[in-house]
Amino acid sequence: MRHTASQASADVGHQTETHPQDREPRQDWDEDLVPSRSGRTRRPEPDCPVEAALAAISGRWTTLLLRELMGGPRGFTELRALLPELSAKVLSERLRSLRERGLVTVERQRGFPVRTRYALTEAGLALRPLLIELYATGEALLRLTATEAPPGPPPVRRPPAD
Amino acid sequence: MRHTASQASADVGHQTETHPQDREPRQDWDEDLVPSRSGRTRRPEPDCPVEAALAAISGRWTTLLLRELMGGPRGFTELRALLPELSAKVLSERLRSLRERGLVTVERQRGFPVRTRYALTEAGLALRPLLIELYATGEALLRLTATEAPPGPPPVRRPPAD
DNA sequence: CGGAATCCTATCGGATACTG
DNA sequence: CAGTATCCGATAGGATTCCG
Repeated sequence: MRHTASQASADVGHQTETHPQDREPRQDWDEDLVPSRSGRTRRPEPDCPVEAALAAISGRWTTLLLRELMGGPRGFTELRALLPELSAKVLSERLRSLRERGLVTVERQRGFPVRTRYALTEAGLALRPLLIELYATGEALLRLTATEAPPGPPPVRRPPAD
Repeated sequence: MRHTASQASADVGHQTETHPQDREPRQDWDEDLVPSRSGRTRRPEPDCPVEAALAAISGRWTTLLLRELMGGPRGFTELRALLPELSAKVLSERLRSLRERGLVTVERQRGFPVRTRYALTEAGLALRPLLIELYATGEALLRLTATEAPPGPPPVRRPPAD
């Protein structure tokens, strides 16, 4: 990373000077944030990498399901046991969606009883760093936005004036 | 990271032996994936860090909006110009949601015409690594799942037998 | 300029029941 | 065991209109 927190609004709360003419002429795309052309879009296009990643983890339960699959192949009922409040319908939908996206494969052992194993593909495993980053970012958010407290100074207790 | 791709199902396609009793007794939680207790949940709870991060970027247009705000404070109409297909209603909703989550602040210059500037807070800036990871992961996905081609061997062109 | 209010439709996801 | 089928309430989000 190159220019990490350049125009960071760390001093939010009241403006410092607010010169109305300090706007720079929009030099270029942020190479950190948007390294390739496919990300320089003005709307949610499916070929934008960010949208592709979002689509992969979209839907309730999906990240939890992926977390379980990261531990190795799992059967249908096994997944139901690991996520007891996830209904069979939604689990089925999620697994099919992940299959259609090439993130999960399934192999069925015929015989009795029918045994199925869902496993992540290489593409599915590629989601691991994203899950880790989601976790890390989420922890940072929970810390930074705990009780709305602004970072640094001790949290002035605002009176319940509602 | 410690045991990166241990039980990775890279050889999917046909089972190797499939002993029905090879299930390990579920040793522990993956410390890479779920480092703290708040992530060891069996359902989408809002205090799970992953859910917190997902909530922050949830909703159509949100990541694009965050991308624009990463470039510095922006006004309402300015954002509309940057994302022309985003309706005023949804933009307003997104900005309010981000404000309520403590990710964005707004300052209004009263006078004429009314000027408003939306800026990321420190918590909002904390989303930057996540956006970058979303981009990187998305690029990996688009590469790995391009035309469903399995990685490694050259893509045998399947005849159009439909 | 910077929004809020309304309306309307499509999709999501939970509950339940049924099948191979 | 491993799903699918059906119903149904709740949002999401786009279009349009109105307001300070």
